[in-house]
Amino acid sequence: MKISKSFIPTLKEVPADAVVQSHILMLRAGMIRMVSAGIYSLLPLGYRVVRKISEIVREEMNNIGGQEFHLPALNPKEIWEQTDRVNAFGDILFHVKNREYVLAPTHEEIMTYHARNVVKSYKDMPQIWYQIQTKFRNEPRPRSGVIRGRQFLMKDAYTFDVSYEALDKAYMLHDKAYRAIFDRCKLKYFVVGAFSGAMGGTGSEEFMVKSDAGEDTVAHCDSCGYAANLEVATSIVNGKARDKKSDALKEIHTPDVKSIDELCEFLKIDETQCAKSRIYISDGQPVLVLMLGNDDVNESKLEKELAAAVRPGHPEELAEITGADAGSIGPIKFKHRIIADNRLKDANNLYSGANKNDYHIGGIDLPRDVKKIEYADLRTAQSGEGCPNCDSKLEVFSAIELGHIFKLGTKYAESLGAFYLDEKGEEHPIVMGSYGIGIERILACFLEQNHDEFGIIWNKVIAPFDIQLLGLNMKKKEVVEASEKLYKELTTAGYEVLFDDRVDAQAGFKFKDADLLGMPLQIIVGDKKLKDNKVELKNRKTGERYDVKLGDIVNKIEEIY
RNA sequence: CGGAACGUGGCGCAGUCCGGUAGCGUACCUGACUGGGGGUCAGGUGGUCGCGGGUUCAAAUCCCGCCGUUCCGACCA
Repeated sequence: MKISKSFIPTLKEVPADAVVQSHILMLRAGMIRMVSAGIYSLLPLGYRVVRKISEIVREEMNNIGGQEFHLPALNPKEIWEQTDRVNAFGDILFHVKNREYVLAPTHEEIMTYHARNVVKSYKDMPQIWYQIQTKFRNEPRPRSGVIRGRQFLMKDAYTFDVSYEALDKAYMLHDKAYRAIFDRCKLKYFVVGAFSGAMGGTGSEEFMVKSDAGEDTVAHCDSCGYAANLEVATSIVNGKARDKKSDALKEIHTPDVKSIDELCEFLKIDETQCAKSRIYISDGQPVLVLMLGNDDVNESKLEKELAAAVRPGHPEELAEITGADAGSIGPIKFKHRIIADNRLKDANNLYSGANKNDYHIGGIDLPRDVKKIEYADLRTAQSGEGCPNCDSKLEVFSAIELGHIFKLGTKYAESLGAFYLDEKGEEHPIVMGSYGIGIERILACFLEQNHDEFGIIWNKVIAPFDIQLLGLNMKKKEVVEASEKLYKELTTAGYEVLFDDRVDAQAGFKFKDADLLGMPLQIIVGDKKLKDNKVELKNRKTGERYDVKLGDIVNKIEEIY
C-alpha cells in the first residue's frame, strides 16, 4: 500500500485526552479515532491489526471444533427478561427507545435460544459455538482508550454439553485455545483462578496482562505461576510468636495517641506488638476486627467470612458501641463479636486500645483475656510476601483482563427451556460454558508491552504490514525507480509492504513516521547508497541495520525475518 | 453517582484574574529552495471562542443553567 494514497493520519503531538500508552500510540499511529466517550472508529491501519488478531482467534477456535456464528446485536428485550438479566445488568444494558429491543452486552441468551428445541438429544452434543462481534455496554466510566469502551469487539463462545464432566472437557479445550491465542500474539500474560492442574478448578479462569492501565489488582508469583485477585490472594507471613511469659493487663495513659505508628513511637515498641482494631457493621451488628500491627483489613475476605456485606462504622457509631473514638478501641471488655486475623492467633503481650479515649492496654493475652475470639485470614497480601504455593515472593500489581473462561452450568438452559433427552429418555438441562476474549484489549495490551520512546514495535504476527519501504527523495529518478521496483518485488514475494512514496515529505519525517508506525522491518532507499547499488534494511526492534545489494534483498529478509 | 480539571481554526496551547482589534506553534494551500532523523524562506486558507440565557454601550473574558471530555473514587455480568 502506498502512503501517498492511504488514510493514515499520524500525529506528532500527544492528544490531550489520551493518558495510557496504548491509547496514545493508537491515536498517534492513526489506528483509531474517538467518536464519543468509549466509542471508537477503527481506521484502516487499526482495522488491519484487528483483522489479524481476529484471524488468530478464529483459527484457534476452529482448532478445538468451534463453529463461527454471527448473531444480531439488536435483541428482543423479552429474551433478556426470561433470564432476569434486564434486572441483573441494570443501567449497563443499553435500551432502544422506540422498540422493545436491547443492545446485547453478551450473547448467552441468543445462543441458548438457538440451542433450545434444536439440540434435543445427547447425540447432538458436544457443541462449541462462537462469534466475533460488537458488544454494547453502558459503562459508567469508559477509560483508557479502547481498554474500557461502551462498544467493543468480543470473541464470545458458548459450549453445550450433556454433563458437568463433559463441560470440564470443553473448558479444558478453551483453556488450551486461549493459551495458544495469547502465545501466538506474543503477549506476556498469566492466568488467575485456582487451576492447579487438577480437573475442574474453580470453574472460572481469567487471562490477564500486567499493566498500569489495568483495573484489577492481583498478586502473582513469577516462579510458580500462582496468581489471584487481591480480594482473595493469600500470602505467607509470620504471625506473632507467643512469648513464654504473659504479662498482666495494664492500662496505660496515652494522650493524643491515635495510630499504630504513634503508639509504637510513644511506648517504644514494635508494631508487631500491637493489635489494630477496626469496627465494621454487618447486618446491623458491630464486629471488631483485630489486625496485627498496620496490616490492612481486606474487606472482601471479611465479607466472605461473615457471609454478609460490611461497612466501616461511622465515628458516632464507634463512640456508642465502644465508648471511645477510633484510635482507642480494643478487644478488652468489647461486648460484640470479635474476629482476629490469623497472624494474631493465640498471641500474648499485645497492646491495643482500652475503649477509653487516651488510654491503651498492654499485656493482652488473647486466649486468656478474650474468650470469645474467632480467627480468619483477613489481611491484604503485599508485594514481597511469600507465595502460598512455593518458596518465592509475591508481586502485587494492576492488570488488564484479556479473557475469561467460565463454567456456566444450567442457569440459562433452565430459564430459557433448553433441555435434551439422554440415553434413557430422561430430560435434563443442557450444561453450558461461556468464554470471552476482548479483541481490542489484545491490541491494547500488545502495545502496552511493545513500544519504545519512538513508537510501536510490531512483531510479524499481528503487524499491519511486514515492511515499511521508505523512498527518501522521491524527486530523484533513481530513488523512484529503485523503490518502485522493490515494492513490486517484495509484494510479489508475498510480503505486505507499506510504501512511503510521498514526494513532499523530508527524509527525517519519513523516518519518524516509520518508527512510530513500527513495522518490523524498514527498507530505506536513498540516493547515496543506491550509487553502490545498495539499500538499507533496518530491524525496528533491535535497531540493527544492514546494507544490502538490490538483488539480495528478498534473500536477506528471508534470513532475518 | 461523588470529587477535581478542562472546553479558543485539524492537533497542541496562550489570552479569562483586571470586559474593548481573537493570538502563538504545528498542520493545510501556492511558489522557490532543500533532501539520511518531523527542513528554510515568502505569500495564503481556515475560528458560531462547547451550547443557551443574563449583565453591559461593549463579553472568549463577569453571572446563571446545560452539554461534552479527561482524571480520582464508587461500579465492573
